[in-house]
Order: sequence, then C-alpha cells, then structure tokens
Amino acid sequence: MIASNAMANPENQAPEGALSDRYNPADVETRTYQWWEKNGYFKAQDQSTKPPFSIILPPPNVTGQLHMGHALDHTIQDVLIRYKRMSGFNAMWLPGTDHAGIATQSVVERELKKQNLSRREMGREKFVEKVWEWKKQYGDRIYEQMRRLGDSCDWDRATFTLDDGVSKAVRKVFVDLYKKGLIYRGTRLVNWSTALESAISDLEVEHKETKSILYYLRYAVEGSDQSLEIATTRPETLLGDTAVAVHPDDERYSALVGKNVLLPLTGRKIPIIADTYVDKEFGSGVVKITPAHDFNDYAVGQRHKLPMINIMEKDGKINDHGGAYKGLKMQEARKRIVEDLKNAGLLIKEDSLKNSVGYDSRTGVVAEPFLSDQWFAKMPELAGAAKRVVETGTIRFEPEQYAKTYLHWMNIIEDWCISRQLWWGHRIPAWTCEKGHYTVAEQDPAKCETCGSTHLKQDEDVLDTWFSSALWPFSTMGWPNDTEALKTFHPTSVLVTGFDIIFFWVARMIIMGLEFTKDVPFRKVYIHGLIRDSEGKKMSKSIGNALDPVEMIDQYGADALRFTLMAQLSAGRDLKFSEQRLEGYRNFMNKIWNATRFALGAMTDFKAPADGVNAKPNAADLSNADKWIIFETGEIERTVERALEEDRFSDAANALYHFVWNDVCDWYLELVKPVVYGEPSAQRSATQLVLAQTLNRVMRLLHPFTPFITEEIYKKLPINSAALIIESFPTTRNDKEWLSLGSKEAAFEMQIVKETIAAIRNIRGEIQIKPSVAINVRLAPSSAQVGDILMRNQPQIMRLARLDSCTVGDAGNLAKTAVQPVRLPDASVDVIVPLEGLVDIAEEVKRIQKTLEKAQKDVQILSGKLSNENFVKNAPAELLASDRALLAANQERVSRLQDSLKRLS
RNA sequence: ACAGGCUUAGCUCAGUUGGUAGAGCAAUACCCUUACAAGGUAUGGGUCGGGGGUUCAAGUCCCUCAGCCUGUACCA
Repeated sequence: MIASNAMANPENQAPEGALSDRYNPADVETRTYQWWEKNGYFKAQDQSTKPPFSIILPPPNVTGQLHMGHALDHTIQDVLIRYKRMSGFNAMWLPGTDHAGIATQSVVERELKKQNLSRREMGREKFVEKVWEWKKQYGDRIYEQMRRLGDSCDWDRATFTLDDGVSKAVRKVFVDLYKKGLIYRGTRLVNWSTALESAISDLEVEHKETKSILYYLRYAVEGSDQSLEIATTRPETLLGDTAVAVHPDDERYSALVGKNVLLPLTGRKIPIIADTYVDKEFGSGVVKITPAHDFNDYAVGQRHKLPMINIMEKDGKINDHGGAYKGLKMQEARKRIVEDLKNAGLLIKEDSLKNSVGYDSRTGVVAEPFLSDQWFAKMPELAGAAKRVVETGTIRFEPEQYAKTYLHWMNIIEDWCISRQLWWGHRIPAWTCEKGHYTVAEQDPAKCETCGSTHLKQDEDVLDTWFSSALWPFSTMGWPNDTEALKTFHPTSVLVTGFDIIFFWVARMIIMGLEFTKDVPFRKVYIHGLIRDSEGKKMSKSIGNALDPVEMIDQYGADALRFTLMAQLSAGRDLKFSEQRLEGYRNFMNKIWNATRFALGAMTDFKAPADGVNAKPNAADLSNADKWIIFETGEIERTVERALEEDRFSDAANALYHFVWNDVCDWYLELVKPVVYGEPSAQRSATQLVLAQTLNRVMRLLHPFTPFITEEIYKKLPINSAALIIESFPTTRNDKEWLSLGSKEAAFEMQIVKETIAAIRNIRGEIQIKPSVAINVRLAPSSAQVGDILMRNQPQIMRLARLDSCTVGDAGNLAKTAVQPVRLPDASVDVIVPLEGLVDIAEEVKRIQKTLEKAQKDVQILSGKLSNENFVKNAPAELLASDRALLAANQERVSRLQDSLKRLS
C-alpha cells in the first residue's frame, strides 16, 4: 500500500515498502506537478456555476529568470488560487510574459555584440527576427521555473504581450485615445537616454544625490564694461543658452533687464530677462537659460518666447550648434569648455554642490533633457476616474497606506511619453504621407486619410512596454471582443504585486481599465515588499547576494521555500530572507513526513471507512485526547480561514506550523501511542479513525502553502480522494459534523494535563533528575473537579512525565519537596515532587525561594490593582473575578511556601 | 521639503476593538525514549527608542524629540 521511496542518499535508503525517514522533495515535486497538469486541475472554466476568482500574473520579462521577488509574488498568488480552488471557486490564474522592450532588446544587442554585430548594421527587420529567435529559445525558461515553484496557473491561457490578441487591443486603445484627443504627437522636452538613444518616461528616470561642481562664469554685458556672474553646474549647455535671467525684484540687476549679454566663447548675443523663477539668494542671482536642455529653463523659455537651441545629437554628442565643440560628448564638452573659460579668464570660481541628477534607471547614464518629437498620452485628463475608484474604496489597497501613495502620484501626474525609439515592441499604428499628414488606424491604411496619398510610411517608434501592460487585465481575455472569459473573470479578484510598480503598472491599469472596460481591472491590490538578504541588503546580481530560488528548491524543496516566504510575509513590508530559516521549514516538512510515517504505521490494520471524510466514530469510544485534537482542529480551521480571508498569510502559516508541530506531533501523537500500539478495541479503532481524519484535514489545510508534500502524503492516507488539489478546504462550516465531536471540556482537561506534565518535567530539568530515573509525584488540585481530571489522566501523566507513582490529594507537608504551581484561569494544581535523596537542602531552599518570589510579586500586583477603587468600579466583571481568584490562589500559595521554608530552616 | 513607514528577547519579527509581553531561530543543560538528532525535554533572556499626556489600566490612543528606511518633489 505504501510506495517505496528510494532516496538518492543510500544512507537514508528506506527498506522496501516503507517511507524513507527523510522527506526527499526531489522524488516528489516534478512527478506531482506533471500529474496535476496532465489531469487539468489548473484549468478554469469560462462558463461555470461556481463563483469566479481570478488573478492575472504580473508578467515577468520573457527573457528573465525567476528570482526571489518572483518566488514571493507567485507564492502569494498560488496560495490564494489554491485556497479558492479548494473553496469551490472557479479559480483562474492567468500567466504571461512581457516582451520588456528595452530589457530584451539590450540583452539581444549584447549577444550580437559578442559576434561583432550591431543592430543598426543588421537593420530593423533582421534584428527583430533575431529577438524573436531569442524569445523562442529562452521564453519558456521562466515558465519551467514557475512550475518548479508549484504555480498552478491555467497554462492554456498563457499570453505574451506581443501576441496577436494583445496587439489588436493595443492598436485599438491607441487609435481610440488618439481620436479622443488623449494621445497626441508633440515636440517637447523629454528625458532622453543617450545610451538607448530613446526617450524614456519620467518614471524611468532615477534621481540620485550627486556631488557636482557649481561653476561661476562671467558673461559680458553688451556695450558696457559690466559683466554678470552666472552660476551653473552644466557649463557645456551655455552653447544652447538663449537668455540669462534675474529676479524682477532684484535691485542689483534691474537696470540691466532688457539689455543683452555676449555668450562667452561664442560671442552670441542673448537678452537679459526677468523671471520670478530665479532665486535671488542662490549663487549670484543670475541664471543662464537653456530651454532645450533643462525642464525649468524650458518653462521660462515658453513664458518669454525664447528660441530653443538644441545642441545635442541623439547619442549625446554636441551637434552643429556647438561650433568648435561639435562631436564631443556632453561630459567631454564640459571639460573643454571649463578649460577654455579658464584660459579666457571667464571662470570666476568653482564650488562643490550636492544636487540630485537624473539617470536612466535602465542603463545608468545621465538622463538628458532633450527636445524631440514624441507621442504623449494626456494622463491628467484620464486620471480623475482612476482616483475616484480608490478614494471610494471600489479598489482597495492592502495595506491601505499605499492608497495614499497612489493618490499622491495621481494628483501630480503629467503627460506620459509613450513612444520609444526602439525596435522591439508594439510599433505605433501611425503613418505619414509625404506631405506629413498623420493617419492613425487599427488596420494598416492603404492611403492617407487627409490627402489620399498612397505613399505611407509607418512611424518608426514603438510604444513604451508599460502601454501594453496597462491593458493586461482585459487584453489577455480577448478584449475588445465580449468574450466569455471577460464576462466571467473581469474584473479580476486581486492584483498581487510589489510597491515598486504601483505607478508604472497598477495606476495605468486602473486608468486604462476604466477608460475601456468601464470597470475596474481588479477589486483589490495586495502590495508586498522586497526580498532582502539576511543582512537587509537588496538582493542584486551585481552585489552577488542574490539567492536563486531554483537552487533553493533543489536544495530544500519548493514547499519549504514557499512556507518560509509565507511565514515571514507581512503586507507591504520587506522581508529578510535567511537560509537558516529556510532550513527550519525544511525540517518542518520532514516533521510532517515523519508524523505521517508514524500514523500510517499505527494504522496498518485500519480499514478505510466507506464514507471517507464523513466517517465518524462512536462518540462514547473517543478518548479525551481525541476530543481535544478535534476541538483544536476546529480552532485551526477557524484561524486559517479568517487569516486567509484577511490576507494575513503569515498568521495562517504560523498557526498551521504550531498546530501540526505542537498540537498534533508533540501531544496528540504521543498521547495516542499506547492506544494504537495496544490491543484492538473499540477505543483503538476510534482513535485510528481520528488519526486518519485529522491527517486528512492537516493535508487539506496545508495544501495551499505546501502543495507538493501534502499531495504526496494525501495519496497514501487511508482517508483521501483522487486529488488533494481539488479537495474542499476545511472550514468550521463544511466540517461541522466532524468538529461536533470535539469539546471545549476536553480542551480544558487537556490543558490541565499538559501543564501538569510540563510542570513535572520542569522540576525534573531544574533539579537535574535524569530522564531515566522515574520519580514520585503528588498532585494537589484546587478543586474536586480538577482532581477528577487528574485521576482520569493519571496513566498519561505517568507515562509522559516518566513517573513511578502519582497521587492526587492535599498539598500536605511541603518540606523536602519541589513545588511547581500550575496556574490556569479556572483551575490550579500544585505539583509536588518529594526530594528525599534526590537533591540537597540548599538547592531546595533556593528553588522554593524562587517560586515564592514569583508568587509574592503576583500578590503584590494583583492586590494593588484590586485595592484601587477606580479599577474595581470600571473594570469588566470577568476581569475582576479572574483577578480575584488569581489573587486568592497566590496568597494561599505564598503562605504554603513560607511554611515550607520555615520547616527547612 | 513633503508623504509614508520602522524602532518590542542576541537575530528576524508577531502583537486585530487598550486588561500583569509572544513565536521562530540562536544560546545553555540533559537525553540516540521503537515517526522524526532535519529529533525530544527543559532553561535563561525584554524598564516594548527617549520624554510627556489621556485612562482605573498604554507595546497598543494623542503630542513631542531622536535614529533609521522608502517614496515623491526641487536644486543655477
């Protein structure tokens, strides 16, 4: 009945027919995944009577590899999907990959460079072909890695952002927005990456604090011997200056406004203007204005209708307007110009200055403000509705604080530069004729809309990758057609992603979703943090501290990795990943495995009941331990369900860890041993059934977190079904019948038994009695009821605490004894171990004193509280009662301990 | 500068309507007790960042200071 489980390590080789004493994930995972996939368990139905639950996966870069961030992101989603699938939902998780324009193009370009090829030499068509080849070769790698992690995606729905369906959606959206005037083409100052030779969006610019030099330059005023002192960090841009500006209220310069200065080195004449943008206090109070190379200067230029002189080529070299400096890179030009100014005596001084400089986040080069023709989307016009759905709670953020981040950005949102001068991506559906008329259409047009010319040329640019990403929740479901998938799964239930792409992606999806589907794309956004290394540093390839999740899976198993992530997850917060912790959860997997091994061994003669999970033993045959573990099963079902419904994944995971390890393994299995090893009886059969039913529920509860090991074990359980993955997730509602066998009284009784045993063990440990030495114990209960409980459980207590004898009765004489009180809200037991011959008097006194001090402190705190009139007046009755009971018990204990001390001295 | 977050045991972190501080790991001691040494049993360890306030009662609510982190904006 039990499959043999040959291990790679011969030391751990299991005998034929038994489970190995170590869980070996490698034996299980791939086989199990393939079995799930082959049986179609991941598939969702476009039409179903079940309620829908849908998630779209944030598509990873198609050429990328799975990193820890993905592992976290995916595990959260997979836990949700598996949980909902088991809870009777039509659960659909849609996977996909992103063409990732810049990233992928760069990777392929780098490869080509190794072969001494360049994309420009190859030409667009050939290059794009190469990228597709690359995609074919590596595009599925990440999908395979996702399978290793256990992602239960509906693979039939896998979508690539350049698929035909998505492309159609992209074109439609572009054309619609263009026709509504929400997309336009304009000549504007944009952020330019000279490495990519492309525009980039504001979001792709990373501002970094940089040590710069502030140069003070002398500009001569025309027709006088006066000159102006001008402070700048970018002297090279003086080649493009078209004015110098002062503050209108600055008396130092008011006489000069309207005159001209002569630009150093070139002698070009430019006006002195007045503008409130200038800060009188900064530098000399005079600013050079370079409208084509600075965003603020651009604004000043617009106000004063200044000419714009672009001095830079796309590759970052000075152009014709730079005269002698033509052909130099901006940085080189700066050096040369400073040198020349110095030689001409026009450099007054240099100061150091800390300022923030924008860099292209992708390539790390300085992002240059650059005047160029680009396509823009009018985001402020589109943002209103997207703001409202978050303000009104139609879309909720988890944790909520990110709603603020989102709204803040939405309030200052600016037009989005959507065109990129790349070749890999969605080509912009706009054509020009020789007269320069634009035709924007979904289908490639045959002639110009305006003049009918048939000589059309498509725009060379592609769209920002995030443009197609913004449509993802509906473009993947067949939009603009009104498909069954859309009707069923859109809006999606939840979006799970990192805070780093709230603006890039989340906000834009909400905007586009509302504009085109008239609905939100998802109802909830679950934001998680970053995975850091054990020292809190960001994991990165370049630092070399990035752990490869696939390697972790090879070494510890996917379940252990998943559990580690979930146990530590706290919404919106970064988490530090330590391999040590992973090892701990690997041990947990082993614990589960071995508990099963024990249980199966204890049930070799157990006949699987016909009614499976509904099979119930005769209540009269149940032991207190049985009733207790059933009670705890109800508690864990309640806790896990509530936690998962509230996205508190770590609460669910930690509760399960505790339940399985402490309740089931440490106590229940230990308590059950004499029963299951004993002679066949009605009670033994009942216990076997409880064991089988409990394990069945443990596997179902754990499955979303640790799918592989639970599916594997489930197959071997006496009570099971065809597949765990589609079994029902146990809740206090659907498991009511079974849980009705548990009882609170049993739990109370167990608590007394457990604590009593713990107290005896404590004494043993404290006075160093070897486990092999059996001892005698006297138990003094606080009431007859507690006494009955102790009597009933005497055999268990004796076995688990290794006692020779155990009597229940009055505390009696405490001389030459060790006393350990057990305190519960409604019960109390004094555990008394006679020490005759076991320990010396001094030790004994020390022990009693320690116990006494504790009790005295309790008395002090409690009586202080209870003598406070206001406390007695205001505190709830229950608290008052339990505090009073506690006080009484401790007072009694204090006097007894003092008594014993007296007798010893 | 603005916004948000963090500060609890040696480490990583829980702590959900305020009611004498919890977990995991690490440490220490003792145990190969027939599911598991990737194990068992027990132990030590915290004035909950500082100060103030509200309250009978504050890790929890309010104010304030400090340190760290993350966004966003600006910087000639």
